Amino acid sequence: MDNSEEFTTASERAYRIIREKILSGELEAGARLSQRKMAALSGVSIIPVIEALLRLEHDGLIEQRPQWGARVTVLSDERIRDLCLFREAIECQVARTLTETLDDAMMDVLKDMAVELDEVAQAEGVGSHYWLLDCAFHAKMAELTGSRMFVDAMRRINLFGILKQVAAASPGVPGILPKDWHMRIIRGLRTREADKAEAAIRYHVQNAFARDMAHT
Amino acid sequence: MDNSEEFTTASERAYRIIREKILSGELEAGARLSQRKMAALSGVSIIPVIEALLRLEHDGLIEQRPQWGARVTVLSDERIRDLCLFREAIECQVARTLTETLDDAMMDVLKDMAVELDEVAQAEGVGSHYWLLDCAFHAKMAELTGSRMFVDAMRRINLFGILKQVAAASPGVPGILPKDWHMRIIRGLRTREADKAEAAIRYHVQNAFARDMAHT
DNA sequence: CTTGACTAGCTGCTATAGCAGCTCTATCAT
DNA sequence: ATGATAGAGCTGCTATAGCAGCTAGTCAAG
Repeated sequence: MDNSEEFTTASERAYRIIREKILSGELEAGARLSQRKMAALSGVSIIPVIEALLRLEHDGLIEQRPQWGARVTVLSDERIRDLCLFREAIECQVARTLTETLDDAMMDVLKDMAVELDEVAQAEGVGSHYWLLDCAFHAKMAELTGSRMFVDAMRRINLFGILKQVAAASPGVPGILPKDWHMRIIRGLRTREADKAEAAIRYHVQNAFARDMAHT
Repeated sequence: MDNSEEFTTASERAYRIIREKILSGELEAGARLSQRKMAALSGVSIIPVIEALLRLEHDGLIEQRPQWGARVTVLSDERIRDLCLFREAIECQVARTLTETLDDAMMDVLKDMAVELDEVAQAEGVGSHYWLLDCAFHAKMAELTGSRMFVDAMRRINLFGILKQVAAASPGVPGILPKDWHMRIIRGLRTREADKAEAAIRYHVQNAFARDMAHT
């Protein structure tokens, strides 16, 4: 495996490399990130690292204080609550918006993704394969609203979710989720009523929250 | 007026100076921001400017493309719709959360702010004084949830709102708003029922949206 | 007059070097 | 033995300099 693929810019390379090391757990929660060490790590100079660290801070993966430095975000209960509330806010509004703007073809795209997701959950359980599909599904919903802010917000939510999953490292157990865990969302959207779609996705998000907290 | 006050860091100084020039309209929508010119403008070197531009991009005030540069965000109808949907998402969830966590003392703090806001709207109309208080009110709501992500999201929403207001530059007309325009939100929160509080704030946000679009 | 190439000046981007502050250790004096 | 102090090594931060690419403007050839 060669990590030094050619990216568009050195900042991008530093960002990707450092992010990967955080998401994989190689850089543990609370670990301090020295600019010089990150520069050596990613094979670039300090300036691109500064930019990369800012982007990581925007993503919520690290925290910076002026004149002090950066460290990997510690996933306290408070931060997890934060994330879940934020996710609930975004996803509910996404669902409401989709009831008004989504055409039938796009609805079918979402439905197919939901079906596959539920099948994987039943067959393999909540493992890395499931997480990948889940992220893609929710990202697709955000994308279909046509709103950049929702897409960006969902990207951050998913990144944080991966970090949380790495910290928990729970094994995949098949059949834990209801068989129509994601199809319920589709049915909510198909009513074309904002309140019903919102209720469906809120149920989905809040239960995911409860399950995550139980794992810790 | 001396803009070269001592900030904690050169990046901070550059960020504040450039942001002010954008919010005041001195740097017009669509104007290209050269790193060197911004450096000369704010009296610092290029590196702090790079950092400042990234923060401004995070705020949504500018847009950057790799190997191309930065320009002040153009407030297209699409972007405004984006912002309003995002604001609706955040504020509704903030209201829901507050019905569960807010104690009576904090509720009274919000009420006092709402009362002052409604009085100003009746007396002076929707001018710069009103906007300042309005930003403070909504920021306070976000702050009282105890969620950093909501606070940051609301900060971005308010910044964007200022930019929008500058672009419109509508004169202040007293009495345009209902007399209890913000007190309705407080009444919603006081029911201690998430759905009712959400409905109250959604009505508030959506109507503000409709009014803003009418101005353009 | 048109068209092509070349130059000068802009742009974003990044490597190097060096400043100021902090922390921790090792040495020295009491 | 204990305390203080000097120094070495780290840290974040930023100014300078220089590379590569794009753009426009000019000058010369057809």
